[in-house]
Amino acid sequence: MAPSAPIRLLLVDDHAVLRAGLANVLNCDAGLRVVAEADDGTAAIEAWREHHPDVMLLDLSMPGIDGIETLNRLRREFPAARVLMLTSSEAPEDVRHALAAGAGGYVTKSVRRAELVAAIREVHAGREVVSQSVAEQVAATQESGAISRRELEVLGLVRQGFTNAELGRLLGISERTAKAHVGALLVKLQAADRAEAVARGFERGLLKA
Amino acid sequence: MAPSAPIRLLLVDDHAVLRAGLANVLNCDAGLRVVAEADDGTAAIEAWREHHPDVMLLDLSMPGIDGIETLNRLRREFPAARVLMLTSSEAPEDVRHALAAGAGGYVTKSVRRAELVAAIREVHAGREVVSQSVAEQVAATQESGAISRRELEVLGLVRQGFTNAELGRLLGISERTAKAHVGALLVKLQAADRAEAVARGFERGLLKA
DNA sequence: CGCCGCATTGGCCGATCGGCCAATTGCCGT
DNA sequence: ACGGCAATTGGCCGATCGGCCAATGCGGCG
Repeated sequence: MAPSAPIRLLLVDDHAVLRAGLANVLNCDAGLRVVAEADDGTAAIEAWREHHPDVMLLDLSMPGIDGIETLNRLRREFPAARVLMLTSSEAPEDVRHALAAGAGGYVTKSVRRAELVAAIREVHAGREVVSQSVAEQVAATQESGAISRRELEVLGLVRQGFTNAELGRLLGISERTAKAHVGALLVKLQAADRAEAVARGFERGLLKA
Repeated sequence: MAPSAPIRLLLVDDHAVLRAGLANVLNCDAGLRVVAEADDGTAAIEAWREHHPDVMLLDLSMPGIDGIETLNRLRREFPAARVLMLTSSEAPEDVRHALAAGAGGYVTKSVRRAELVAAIREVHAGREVVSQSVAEQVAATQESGAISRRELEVLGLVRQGFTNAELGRLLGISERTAKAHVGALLVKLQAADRAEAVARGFERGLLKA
């Protein structure tokens, strides 16, 4: 069932060599056609405006605005845009954010060519695809409860070595409340103390290096 | 000064699409020739045995044995092997380990094609090359003192939420000593408490997600 | 052969942490 | 409109932490 017109693709990744390789590989498939590339979020949105591709392949880590923010802006302007995240991160939080921001799929860069092509077709058809291995991790972590915005804020400060009293001052709340937030973090992240909580934050993708 | 024989390259990276792209880009240069590829450390060493290339382009993050260990094993067998690290990590610790293990150079995947080619030529000629941006970070962190093996071990346990007393038990030392190690970590990592120490560990590449 | 850094241990103490109890306000979704 | 969850705050207490003092071997570098 060869389609009459190939799926038109926009590649977004800050690594030029990867884009080149990807374009090469994908163009070998008659059903796919790379029509544009971009190396950051701003360029990605401009390229979408100009070319109106069928699917965008989008990386998470980019200089300037990151993949999630790029996705948010794109979908504000083009709510129907189909985007497949193609990244090296397997962090559950990255996956959740991407899907929440309207990504049609999420695969890691270690996928084989055939899987990638299949994922592109799925996303183009409007179906959601997530790598098997990635999906498992997401399922494993979400059991333990979602981290609220405030808690994430607190975790970011705990990471910087602030005490509960300092947390309170910085957030304009009492030390008690700060303590409560830290306590909630320990439970949700299944950590014995703030040090382990920070480690879990990095493991889950809540914190970035 | 076109050389009579092109530099023969071995690409090692677990992302097939990146290898394909890299091979494509590099083969466009008449002075370079990709003679083999490998997707993990074991395959990399076998490929070196078989092809005896001039330079290996090696990624850090790989399934099974990682880039550093691959480099160690390769250089035990072929001490004169020239290896250029090509990775996405800018963590100072990764850079230090790679150079200590005998890498001839270290560049990130965001380098432009021309810089990459230049780096390959440098490494082939036996000169050490490190990306400007990466070199700065390495210089910035090594002032604060090197972390000893024992301290790194302790940091790994602190990350898991162990108390000083537990550290002592696990390491077969007294709680006092464990405390001393943690104290040394706080000073060297410029951290106010163990939570910040863990964060610094991730930032520097001492700890991996 | 000294010097230096690492690993080891001790005591003491105030600051901080994490866990226990319970309570009020406000927002979002049903 | 009602229920649930997030955010907020309080008191109390034992456990833990981090910083201060000082001391002993051991191994590598000059």
